[in-house]
Amino acid sequence: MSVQIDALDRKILIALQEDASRSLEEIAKHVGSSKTPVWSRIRKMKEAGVIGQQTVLLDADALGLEACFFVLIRTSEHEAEWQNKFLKTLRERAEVMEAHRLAGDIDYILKVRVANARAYDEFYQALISEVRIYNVTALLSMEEIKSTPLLPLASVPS
Amino acid sequence: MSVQIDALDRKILIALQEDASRSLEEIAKHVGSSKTPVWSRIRKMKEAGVIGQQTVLLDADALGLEACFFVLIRTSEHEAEWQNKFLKTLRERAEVMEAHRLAGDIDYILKVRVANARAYDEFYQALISEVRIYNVTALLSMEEIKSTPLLPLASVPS
DNA sequence: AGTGAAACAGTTTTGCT
DNA sequence: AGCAAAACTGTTTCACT
Repeated sequence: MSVQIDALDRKILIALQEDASRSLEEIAKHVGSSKTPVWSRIRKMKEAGVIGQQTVLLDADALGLEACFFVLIRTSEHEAEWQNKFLKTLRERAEVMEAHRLAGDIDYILKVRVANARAYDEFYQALISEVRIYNVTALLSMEEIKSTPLLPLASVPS
Repeated sequence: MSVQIDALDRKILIALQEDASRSLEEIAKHVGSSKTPVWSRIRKMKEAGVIGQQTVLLDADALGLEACFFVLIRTSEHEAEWQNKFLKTLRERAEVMEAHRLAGDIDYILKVRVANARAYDEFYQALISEVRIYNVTALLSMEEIKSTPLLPLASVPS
């Protein structure tokens, strides 16, 4: 399952992340190789799951999703059943763009994208009605300084 | 600059977010239209900046980026010059995948992706040597429950 | 503004080195 | 493995409705 990624693979991944609409030929030239080897490496990395979904980044504000909250959650419950229900809810809710289980006294952090504060409150009410939560702090984003799905591949020496 | 997005546009955006590798014909069929209108709507939304970068999602763990931190920052400085330098640093650093200015007593939140705790510490040392920061709390992610750049478009009624 | 076809470009396969 | 050509699929443009 785990592929060994070499320097050329990494160059290809960097190029694809930057702009997945470029042609094979352009990418090959950019990474200093040619079509066939680049093509077979991309295919292998897709099969191995290193390369996942191909997508386009959209302008959230232009689409009316103008509010972004980071939600810090503490819970007193740690049974498997509670956790399964909680995780299922997070995965199902499209407003939840990030959800992480944390080390330390805060148990979970979420990033939630919604149209406005009212829509956040609806999400929040739905969440706490589904699972018992001990303490919630919502941090409202005033300004998105940066938001990118692009991994910092240049900083991995390997 | 701002385009009016109608129901068909939104369907196209949802389809593109889900899988930008599909052919125009597949997308047209999926949204109940045909090639030319879908093509011209996509072109217009690209020109308007509603549709941005086309990219591929990669597996961070497989690429050796195994650590993810959320960083809560309080600062005592609020002059323009300090802020410009701070924002510039965040935008330049590829490890910083999210950076938001917040309302409330925490001033900023960052999401930082790095290879390991040592790499995080290097980032942290570099950050505080460049700009004065009053208080920093780093939350370590133990488990990425969800992480998606896909906007919850279905939940915007407009 | 949508349809259908023509022209063009890119991807994917294959056989050769 | 890498290269070059062939076959195929998808994109982009255009004339017509």
